[in-house]
Amino acid sequence: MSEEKEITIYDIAKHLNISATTVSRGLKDHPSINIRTRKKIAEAARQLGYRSNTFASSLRSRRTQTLGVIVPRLNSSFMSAVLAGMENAASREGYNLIIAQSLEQANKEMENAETMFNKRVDGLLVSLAYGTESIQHFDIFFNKKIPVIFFDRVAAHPDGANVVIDNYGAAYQVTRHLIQQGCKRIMHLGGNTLLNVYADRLRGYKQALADHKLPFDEKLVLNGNLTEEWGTEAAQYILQFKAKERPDAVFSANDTAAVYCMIALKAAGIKIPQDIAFAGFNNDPISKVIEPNLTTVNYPGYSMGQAAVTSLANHLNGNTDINATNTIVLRSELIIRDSSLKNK
Amino acid sequence: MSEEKEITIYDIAKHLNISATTVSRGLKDHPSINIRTRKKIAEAARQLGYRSNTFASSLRSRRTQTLGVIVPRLNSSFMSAVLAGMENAASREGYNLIIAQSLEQANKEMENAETMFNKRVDGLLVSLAYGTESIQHFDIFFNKKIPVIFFDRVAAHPDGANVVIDNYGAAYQVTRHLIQQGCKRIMHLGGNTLLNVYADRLRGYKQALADHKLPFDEKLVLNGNLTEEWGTEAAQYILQFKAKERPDAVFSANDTAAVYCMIALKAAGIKIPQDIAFAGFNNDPISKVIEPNLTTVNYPGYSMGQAAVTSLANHLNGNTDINATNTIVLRSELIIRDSSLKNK
DNA sequence: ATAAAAAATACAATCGGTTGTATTTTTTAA
DNA sequence: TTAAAAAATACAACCGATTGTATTTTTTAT
Repeated sequence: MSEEKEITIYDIAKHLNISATTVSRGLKDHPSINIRTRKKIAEAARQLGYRSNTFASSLRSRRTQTLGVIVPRLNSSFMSAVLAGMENAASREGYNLIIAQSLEQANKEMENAETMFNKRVDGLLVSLAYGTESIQHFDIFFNKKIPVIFFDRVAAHPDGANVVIDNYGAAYQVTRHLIQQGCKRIMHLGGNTLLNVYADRLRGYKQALADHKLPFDEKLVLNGNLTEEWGTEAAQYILQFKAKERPDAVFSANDTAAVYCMIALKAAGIKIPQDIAFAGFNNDPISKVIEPNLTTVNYPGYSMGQAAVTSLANHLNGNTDINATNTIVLRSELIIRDSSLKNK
Repeated sequence: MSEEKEITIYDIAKHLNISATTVSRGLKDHPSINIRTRKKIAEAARQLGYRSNTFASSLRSRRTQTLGVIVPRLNSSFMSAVLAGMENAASREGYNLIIAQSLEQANKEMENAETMFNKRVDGLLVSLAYGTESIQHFDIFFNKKIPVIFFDRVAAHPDGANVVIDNYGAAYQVTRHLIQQGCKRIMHLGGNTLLNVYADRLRGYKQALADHKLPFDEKLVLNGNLTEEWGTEAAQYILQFKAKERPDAVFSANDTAAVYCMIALKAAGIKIPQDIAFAGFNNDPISKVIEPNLTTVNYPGYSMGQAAVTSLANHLNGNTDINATNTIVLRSELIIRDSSLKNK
């Protein structure tokens, strides 16, 4: 239809024979503009095909209605659920999302942070990269009082809020469940313990053992990157044990490693759960497909994304002080499936 | 470290006793600025902690270095691969991504398009929603010569480019493969045929049947939303056939439906592939976990994302005319696994 | 009817770069 | 040595909305 020249508030002003100021305020429903005038302005704007110029607006008002998101990787079932939840909440709150991935590299994460900073995002949502050891690169945000929320993979910072699940508690529950099934030598497949998520899961595992008077054996903990290949390798590690010493259960810090470990063990003739019981973490779609179905922890990615954005938006709107709610812990739950049910 | 007042080009200008114009041009390596001056400017900028103000820049130059992405849903394995590829290419080309989901609703898609338009994205990447019947809401972009690229779920438009795979050809190959395995009554689980992807897959299926002198039977085509639940229901449909008429193969338009259909059939005592052979589409992670492993078509989501963004960026940089390359077809490949190997 | 208070509107500076054109400086050629 | 051409830099308007303050209009009270 129409095109050519862009309509500005000045065009509306001229059209109605009023000032640009009034138009500007009228369009935002400013109370000091007569309600009839506001109506006329809105009508004229519609007629003329006006659309607001975000830059001009942001340039002056210093707000962009944009949130930055930095994640290690976009392509995981968990992360895409998080993003879906974030997008949902952001759109409800009138924000847009700018998304970047660090690919697990600290320097990429720093670059991303800088870009987001220059784009003047109103707030930042971060799940930290594998390789990130310091979070100094977010100081530019803290210094400018731009709120930063860490989720999933978090770091402690006096000015940043965290959105997490109770990794410790969940891991404790999983381990206790395995113990209750009669398992005595429970192996743990873990991730990089520099990251809170994996450190906490390991802690929960250890504590559950201790509370049930089971010894902690270093040989029963294997840390790695939790990929398909690594899960397969972990199976080889398990098969090396002498019959007597072989673990009778595996608690993996994610479902991918658990599933590929199971596949390899099954191929080697191990019966699951009879010989070795299994439990994973995340409730990834593959956990419902593997046979036997994998016991796991439901990690509410969608809710986490929503919670993180909602909390950020509340803060930006001045509804809540971000320091008041420093940490949000979401409920996760143990999902028991056949892979861990020895007595059935 | 530093904070307080923002450094502008005027500060740099004053600092070096030159004009703001020179600073502006110098920062962009404009050829008409002496190279020594450029060095001095860059150095001063660094020292003073200057960061460019995107709005001021965009306001004048009318470019945002931002691309809009509208997808039906973020949380699918395929889409997250696409996004990862897009982000990768975008970051390489110096663009940011603004992402929104239509949740398969046409009106949400329209809203998103409008927001993107107001945010003045330099280009738009779209995979259409289920419910979208007209693509008029993108006319605002076409009118302003803002390039739009459709991917995966596309629509024909004289000014819009498409990035797709050869759905027809892939479906043809899958069907032919099943026929070559000796299957005679091949069922097709399909999606909404208003969408190119599903329409083309159905066409490929039909043509392969025709080319091999197999009759087309309407009762052997079931269209639905291809979810887990629907896949389970499809199994019930299949079980209703009389023994003689029961399909001996299933070609599903996605892996999710295929896998959940398989699970239900296996529970009912059907042997796969002996009784019924299976093939899916997408190469979803679950296809490698189900037993037997699912024959499928590898859908290169990551490459698709990269290709779409790269093509858009090239166009924006004036390297290529978008009308010159109207359609990009990516290579997909048939992955044969045990679920379809009857003779083994 | 008139002064004071409240409501509505307008003025004008501002945000921070960008860009067409003009001016100054340097280089080249005669 | 000087005029012409090329290179480098500066001027100043501009992009389009926002906002503190001033002005005008309307309402209220006396």
